[in-house]
Amino acid sequence: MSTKTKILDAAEILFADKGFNGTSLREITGQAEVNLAAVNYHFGSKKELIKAVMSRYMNELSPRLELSLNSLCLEERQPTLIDVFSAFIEPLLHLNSFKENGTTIFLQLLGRGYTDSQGFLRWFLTTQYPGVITSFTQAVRKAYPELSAEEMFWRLHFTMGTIVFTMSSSDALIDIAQNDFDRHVDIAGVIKQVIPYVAAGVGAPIVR
Amino acid sequence: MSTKTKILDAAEILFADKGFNGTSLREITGQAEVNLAAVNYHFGSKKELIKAVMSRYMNELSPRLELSLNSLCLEERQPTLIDVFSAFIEPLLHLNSFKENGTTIFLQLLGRGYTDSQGFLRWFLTTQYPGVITSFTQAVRKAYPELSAEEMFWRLHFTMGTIVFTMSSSDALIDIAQNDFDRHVDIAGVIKQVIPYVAAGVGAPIVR
DNA sequence: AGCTACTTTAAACGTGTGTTTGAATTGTTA
DNA sequence: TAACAATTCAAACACACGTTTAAAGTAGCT
Repeated sequence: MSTKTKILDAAEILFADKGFNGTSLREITGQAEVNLAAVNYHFGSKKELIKAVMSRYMNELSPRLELSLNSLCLEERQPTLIDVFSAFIEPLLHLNSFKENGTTIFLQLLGRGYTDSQGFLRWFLTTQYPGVITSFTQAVRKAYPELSAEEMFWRLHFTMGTIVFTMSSSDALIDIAQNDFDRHVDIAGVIKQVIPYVAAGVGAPIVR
Repeated sequence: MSTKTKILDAAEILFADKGFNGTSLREITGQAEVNLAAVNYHFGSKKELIKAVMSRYMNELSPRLELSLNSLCLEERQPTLIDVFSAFIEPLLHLNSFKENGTTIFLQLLGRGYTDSQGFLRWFLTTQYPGVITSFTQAVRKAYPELSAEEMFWRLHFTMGTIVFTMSSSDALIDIAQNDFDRHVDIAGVIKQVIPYVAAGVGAPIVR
């Protein structure tokens, strides 16, 4: 396996677990069993490494996600919000066949990126992958056309928060749930729980 | 004003803005115009300072919040979930008279605490202020008794995520909203938007 | 083999971090 | 005023960080 790949593989797990700021290059190169200087040689800087880690997942996810969301808009009938959010399931879970625990890792990375590093990752994602966002908002608009642009703006950010926050601490939450309720829980189970929640939230009656 | 207070005042703003890991003691003491060593002298360590910052707010908030939630449980009639979440409004906005922008600062701190520092703040809050959590779950149970303990567990964490994530980036979101929709938005406005969302989310039909 | 380009390596650099130290200063009590 | 405790202060400590450097090693090609 190439040094570049070894670094990416080690970095994504550590980043997901301890955040971008909380992970040092020495930890990453130690885990990857490569020399410390390899990161700066292959990626230029830590910031560029972070981008590379995120891009590897986004390039895998975004085409499938856009396809899935756009197909909703092409259908004749009006989709429900459950349909819209369910469109995320297959593309997200596909990351598991792309990489072991890929879904969890990616969602945790997303959570880290939105709170670490003063939102530079938000800028990176919205500018580098704008197609996903427009596909998503169009699907929501078709499912709930009464929602004004401003209300949609807020509700989509609330949804982002729900997903991202839940997933960034999903390991801890799954542990608690397994102990308290004595049954197996995995990331797919969490996704199935969260969909009715966010669908109902976005579909809440309009306040006036 | 005492050195201790000057440190707390400077620290909470910097912590809210840049996170706990992202803020150095030198920034804090510089802003507070006190000597660097004062933090370790008065608080012992940076970790203890973080606890002190959070405690100052929690001690102001938690009695009012518990009172507000418990009064719902004492009423005869069954509260709606809107009632339950609206019970947060007055105690939260009261932080603004306790301190300038207190509501925003506190909610941002809460958001930081849940993602920074690998969840030690989650442990701190749940062990030091368990009354708030039990009052809250009892109120939700009264409003929606059909919800199983497990479903409630997940939905309350989703709600926590919605609130905490939204507020930790509320400054950026409010800026975007003001530009895009050309109208004034403040923290009270965001709270009014988020309540129907989380109420509908928690109140979503049960999946089987 | 010899040349070239790429990659790896150990070591150091400069900077920033939380914390500690011991002397100087201030405040309090007798 | 004298003695004592509490606080402030500048300086240093030990360590971890991201990055850079220059030498050593490796591969492919003529």
